[in-house]
Formats: sequence, C-alpha cells, structure tokens
Amino acid sequence: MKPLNQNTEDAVSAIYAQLREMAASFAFKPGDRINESALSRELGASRTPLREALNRLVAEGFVDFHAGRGFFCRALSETRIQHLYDARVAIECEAVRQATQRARPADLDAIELALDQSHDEYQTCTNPIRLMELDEAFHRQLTALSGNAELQSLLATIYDKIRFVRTADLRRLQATGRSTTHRHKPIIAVMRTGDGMAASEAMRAHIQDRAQHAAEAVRLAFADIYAPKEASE
Amino acid sequence: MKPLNQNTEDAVSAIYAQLREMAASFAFKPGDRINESALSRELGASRTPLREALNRLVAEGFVDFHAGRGFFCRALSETRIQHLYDARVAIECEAVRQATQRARPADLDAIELALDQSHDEYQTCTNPIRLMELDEAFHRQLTALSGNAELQSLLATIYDKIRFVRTADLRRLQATGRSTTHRHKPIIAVMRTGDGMAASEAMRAHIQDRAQHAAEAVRLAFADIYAPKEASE
DNA sequence: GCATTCAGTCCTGTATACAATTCAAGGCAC
DNA sequence: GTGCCTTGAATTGTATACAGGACTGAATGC
Repeated sequence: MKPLNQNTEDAVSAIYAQLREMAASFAFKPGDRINESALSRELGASRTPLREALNRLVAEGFVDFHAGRGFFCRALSETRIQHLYDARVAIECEAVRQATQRARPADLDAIELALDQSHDEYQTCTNPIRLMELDEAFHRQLTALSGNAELQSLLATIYDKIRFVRTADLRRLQATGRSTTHRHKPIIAVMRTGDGMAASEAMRAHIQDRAQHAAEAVRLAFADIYAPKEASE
Repeated sequence: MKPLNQNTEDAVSAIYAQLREMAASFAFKPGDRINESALSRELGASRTPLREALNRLVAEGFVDFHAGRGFFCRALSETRIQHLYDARVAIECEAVRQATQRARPADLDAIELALDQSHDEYQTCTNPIRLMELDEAFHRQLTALSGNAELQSLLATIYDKIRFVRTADLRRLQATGRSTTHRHKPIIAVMRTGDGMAASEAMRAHIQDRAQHAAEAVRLAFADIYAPKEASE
C-alpha cells in the first residue's frame, strides 16, 4: 500500500475527519451497520486505522458499537435532537454569559462586521451547506469569546451532530424567504450593555426558537437522507 | 444459546474502562508519553485493542495524540480546570433548570431521602474517593431528572476529568471539618418552588464556590500525583 | 567546551493473517 | 406453511510482523 507521510498528517486523523464528515452528512443511514472491510477499501486504508478512527466516533456519540456485531451509524430521533438542542442551549448560554464579561468592544465590533459582510451572501446564497456555515460561524465566534476551550470543543461536537438537521431547517427557512441573521445582531447589542444574564437569555430565546422547529426539521432531514441523490459526490 | 456478547466486548471496553480510571486517578503523570508495548503487557492484551481504547480517550480529551510520537497523558493546568468547572456550570445549571420544570415532588423527595441517608456516612467517612462518590451521586441524580441523556453523558465526561482535583478539594474540606452536603438541600428547596431560574442560580453559586478553590486544589492534586506512594509497585 | 552528526535502538503506524463469532439461507421435521 | 436446526459464508476481534520515523548517546569537528 501507499505509505502515508506520518510527519505531516497521520492516517487515523485523516480517516477520522472523513468519517466525521460522512457521519454529519449521513452518508451512512441511521441504524445501518458499517462494513469495515468495504469502508477501508473505499478509504484506501486497512481496517486497523479505520477501527481506531471509528472508536473515536464511538466516544463522541456519532457511532454505536455492539460487541461482536460491529459499528453502527447512530440512530436519529426527535427526542435525541431535542436533547442536543438543549445541550446547545446549555453551552452557548454560558459561553455568551462569560463572553459578555470578557469581551472588549473591539471583539464585538469584529463579529458585527463579519455579520454585515456576510449579510448579502446570506440573503442570496442557495447552497444550504454554505448557509449553515455562515450561521454557524457566528455562534462559533461568539463562543470563542468566552475564552473557554472546553466549551468550544463541546459545542463543536454538538454542532456536528445536529448539522444535518440544522441544514434542513435553514433550507426551509430560506425557502420561506426568512432568515435568522437579523436575530444575531440584537444578541450583540445586549452583550454591549454588559448584562451577561440578559445576553444569555437572548441566546436561549434565539436557539429555542429554532429548536421548536426541530421536530419538523428531523422529518425533513430523514427525507433528505433517504431521497435518491442525483449526481452527488 | 446464551449471549456471549459481553465476553468479546470485554476486551476493548474493559481496557477502555481501566484506562479511563487510570487517567482519572493520574496513574500516568500529565505530559508523559504512554508506552503502548509496556502498557499492553501490563493489561494482558495486545496493542491493537489498547490503541482502539486509547483513541476513545483521545476523542474525550483524556489523552493527547501526536502523530508519529504516540499517546500522551493530557497535561493538567489551572486554566484547564477552571474551564472544566465552567463547563460543569453550563451543563448542571441547564439540567437543574429543566429538572425543576419536569420533576415531580416524589422525584425530589427521593433525592432528599438519599441525602439524608448518606449524611452520617459523609460526616464520618475518611476515604476521599468514597466522599467524592457521595457528592457526585447528588449531582448525577439531579442531572438525570432533566431527562436529557446528552447532558448526562457530557457531565459524566467532565466529572471524570476533574475527579482527581475534586477528590483533593473534598479531602481538604473534610480536613477542615466542613462539608458541602448542607449546601445540597437548599438547592432542592429552591427547585420545589418551581422557579427554574432561581434553582439554576443556586446551583451556579454552589459549583462556583468550589471552583474558587480549584487553583489550590490543582496544586494539592499535583502534590498527590508526584508524591512518592508507599508500597506502590 | 559546545554544538553537530551519525549510528543504533526503541517505538509507533499499518497491513495482514487467522481464530472466533455472527448472520443468512436452505433443508428438515411437524 | 411455519418454525427450528444445520451449515457455510461473511464479518468481526485480536495478535503479530514489519517498515519507517523518532529518540539517545557517543563520537567528531570547531
């Protein structure tokens, strides 16, 4: 087999990143068993590094592992999505609270500028993936202002898990001509007042507004997962 | 036929559980490289399942992985501990908030009963590990009342990461004749009023009270880690 | 004396082999 | 036809072999 350059990037991490993306986009159907031999062939590696990468995904909750039976794509349920949205509320509200205390006006200016710059693209963009990236960037930047690496990494994992649902939700939002961008700037405005509690509640309201549509988004996501994809990949 | 699933699962999962306990108790010194061959011999398995278990710990943040150099016990710093305490605040405050809305009086009665039953043991117990278990049980039970599996699993991971520090902190608390149990019942009392926000704030105050001592606890923990242990192989 | 180089050794990273187990299908009894 | 057993292929679980990078320490040049 082709030797991989271990100095720059090891195979396990590369496979892991690929698998995580595949899991986030539901290249595997929920509940399906993952065939190690076939997948390792597909990824051009052997089963050993593949299994190591899969074990990371098990620890993060993307994949289920049943002894003697192998790895399974974790099932998607409305309950689980609701739980993940609530976990997102927990992380982001605390992060915003901390950020409100730590952030300097210049930090908030930078985020607001980024919002303004992406506003036009947000309105015209038709690619739901890109749409989601723009939306996610705001939340990630805000969480980063908390200065807490643990909160950031927890949030990143949650986002990966709900990305598919959020994409479906944002697509539907866009189809109805609405958007969530206009809800972002008010949060910054509250943060400028220095009231961490109020900023936290603003973020809570923003996220829960979307969470209410999670159930419908899950159904949309299921439709996407099982719909035949034309010429994709 | 009897299901021997657990039998085969034991290998990787048993190693994983052992490693997680070793990591939580800092059997490896922070920053040290983990020698796979030696550790696999010690655990009576080969490197393959050991590496799979280690990769799970990488995903959970117990272990660092550097390509080409292997696995390393993750360093412990005051900053990181502070971040983990703040993450704990995020998770537990939201969980208590949800639990306040969901819990029936009987659920709260059960937790309060458990508190009363363990009160004497808490006062007389000299084993810091047991002390920590008792304290942790309260927080875990409360979080479980939220009904959110994601919050529970996130919290479990965080607790494993800060367990060593918390043990040192509780030991010191006990040495000074104080305890944190008396702070638990007031939280239940607030929950009974049905005011989720107030309950959340009570929990925040409770956790942050201990977080303030985290820095000192880290130093104590370091002392424990590097102190020569008698009769330890 | 100090930095550098260069072997030698150790250790990691991955492939592969093989045993153990599960799964599926076909046959058999009822 | 239905349910159970048997049997064989497919798949997982683990050990091991081996290639190649990383570390160590001594020898060398300045």
